[in-house]
Amino acid sequence: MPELPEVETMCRDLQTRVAGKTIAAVKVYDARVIRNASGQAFVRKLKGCGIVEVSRRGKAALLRLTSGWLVAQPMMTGYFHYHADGESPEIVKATKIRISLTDGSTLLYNDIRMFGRIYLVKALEDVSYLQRIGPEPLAGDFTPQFLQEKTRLRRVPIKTLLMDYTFVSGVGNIYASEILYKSRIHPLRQANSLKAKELRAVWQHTREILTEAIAMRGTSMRDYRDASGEKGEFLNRIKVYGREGERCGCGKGTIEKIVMAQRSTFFCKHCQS
DNA sequence: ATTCTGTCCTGTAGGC
DNA sequence: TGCCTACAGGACAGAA
Repeated sequence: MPELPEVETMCRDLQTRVAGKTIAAVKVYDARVIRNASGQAFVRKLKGCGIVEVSRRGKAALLRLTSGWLVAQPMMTGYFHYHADGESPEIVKATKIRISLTDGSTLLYNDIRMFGRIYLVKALEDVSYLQRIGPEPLAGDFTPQFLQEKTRLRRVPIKTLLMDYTFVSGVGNIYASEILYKSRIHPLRQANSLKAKELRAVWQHTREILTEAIAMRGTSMRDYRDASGEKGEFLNRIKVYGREGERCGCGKGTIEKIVMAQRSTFFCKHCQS
């Protein structure tokens, strides 16, 4: 699923393409993705709403409406695809919601695995994910000091902690491996064993990698495509994720795969300790 | 409080 | 070709 850079890419595209537009009609193909309303209520409430602004928090897209908010957590395979007026949007099996805008354009919410969640709320606090979420890694409150304080009592592996959105938001399975590779830290290291210098490296490379990935419009491993159906280009910069058995860039080690908390994890034993 | 495990779904790739 | 298993960008509930 999209991690922070992919959700950011989606939100920026939506901001450009649908902010300021008005919803003419809504069709729900599978109401299971709508978490706090029935399909009928969702359609009724959304129809006639204006989309004021699109922003992001963690891995959630926030659509500010003229009345309330539409919050979308794409999870593993969810995504909003945009089709301009005149392009005929292809309704596929993965299409769960179609939003028609008054200018003739269309927004499709596609989600193969249906882990994604769509909420229609009065206030953002009504979404539990947004109540529990930790700091934005690219914002000012995510600092080396923050990492030092928050890891002090945490014995979980640093990779598990990086992926915990209540600790820091937006880092998922691909970027966690990449961040630790670049930081030269073994993913199994207990968080509270990291020295200040190591935490500073984690801080720096979290920001660098996410920033670069946003600039490249994300990473396309399998399903992921942006709002226009294009792949993200950060895959070309991926050093370890999915590269089990390949020679590491250092020339000495081979990239290994282990499973941590049921998630594949990639690293180079020679580079990371 | 923190940590760990299983679960929610569907599609696809790879082995035999 | 077809069947079977493993695995996939996440978050949560419930248990230890």
